[in-house]
Amino acid sequence: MPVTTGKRADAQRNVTAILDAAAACLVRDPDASVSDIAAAARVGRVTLYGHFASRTELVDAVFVRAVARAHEALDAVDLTGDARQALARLIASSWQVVDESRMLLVAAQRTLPPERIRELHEHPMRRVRSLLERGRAAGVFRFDLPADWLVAVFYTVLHGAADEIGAGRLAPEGAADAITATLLAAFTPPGAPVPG
Amino acid sequence: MPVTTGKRADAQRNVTAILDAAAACLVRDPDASVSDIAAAARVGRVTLYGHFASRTELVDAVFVRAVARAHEALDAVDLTGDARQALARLIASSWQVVDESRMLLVAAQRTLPPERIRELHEHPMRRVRSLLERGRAAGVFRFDLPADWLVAVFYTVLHGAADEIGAGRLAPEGAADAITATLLAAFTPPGAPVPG
DNA sequence: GCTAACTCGAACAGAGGTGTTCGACAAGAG
DNA sequence: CTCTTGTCGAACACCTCTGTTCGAGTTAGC
Repeated sequence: MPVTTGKRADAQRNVTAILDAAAACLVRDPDASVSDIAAAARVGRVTLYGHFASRTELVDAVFVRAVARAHEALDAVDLTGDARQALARLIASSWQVVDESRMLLVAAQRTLPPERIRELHEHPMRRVRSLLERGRAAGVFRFDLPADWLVAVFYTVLHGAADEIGAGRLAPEGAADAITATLLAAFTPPGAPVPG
Repeated sequence: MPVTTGKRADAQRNVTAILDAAAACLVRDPDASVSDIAAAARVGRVTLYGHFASRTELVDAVFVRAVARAHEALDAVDLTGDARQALARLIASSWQVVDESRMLLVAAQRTLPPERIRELHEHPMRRVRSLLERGRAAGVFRFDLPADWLVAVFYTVLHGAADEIGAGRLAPEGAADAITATLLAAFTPPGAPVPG
């Protein structure tokens, strides 16, 4: 985690160039080497090591930035009102984020320890969790399964959709609708009709 | 793909020992080296290369064997009668298989080309697909989403459950029930009540 | 324009992996 | 019992990647 403040202007520019290049490379190949990343950033390998002590630290920084950006984008989503509609809105904004950064997650999983991955996923998960609990209180989401599990289902289905799109078996246009229909049904309390 | 027939007895024994050891090692570490696997199999590295031309070929063989065994185990499941109950039975038998071999899948994904992974997943997928279509015809499963997508949801949720168990957030005892409740709801046609 | 911060290429050391060759040795098949 | 098949350890060549060092050159800041 390089300190961008107090550094010279070109140094700061290089840091962001490296982060951009790393993100691009890691998406293409989760095992991209430091040489590849430095070359893509049009920067010497030595310069890269001047800003990031190790490859692991670089991957961590890329992942942290991606999570922060996703958090920022998702904060704009209105989660008030009917919980089911709010869930639909959250999905519509989330799935593209997941689709874009899923290869980055793969790269992170290969280099960062599992606790770190989980640690960085905590904040985004809280958003889903609180929405889930609000919907439960309103009687539109099920109570018979653990909240942890339902949150996991949310993310699992989103990632699964991204994989299906990547494999060409799901059209990106229809993805949001399919995910929404699936998750709304999965969250519906037993006995209640599935919304359609 | 070493030919086990026509080989000497000890050679055949070694091949299975290598496959067993490889499976065990790859589950522990998806990047396990050939040296590790050979040592675990109590076999010289040269002997291993005598049976498998490359590490990739070995991983492929391990994966093929795991898939075949899973196929065999799942063939014992009765998929006749009510489609929802059949789905429940299939889940009960499937999730443990998935849980055991998910690390193997990770290892395969790191070394085998994506087409190969997909190719080997085709047969198991057919089973789910035909059950899905039977349930659709009977009116108990939804028609408003692509069959491909629903099959993908099936596998995604199973793998997600395995991950949750691995992370200690889901009790293995309750897993089958949670998966079944989730998937039955996800497969329920819009307007129909969620079974419980 | 002077200085400190930064960059760069080349080269280094070290680790760890793959796949091969060699020669001596053991074990199954007939 | 013989002979083919298989096994074994050690060593080899080769590769790729990481992280570091050096000295010379460049750029921003004031």
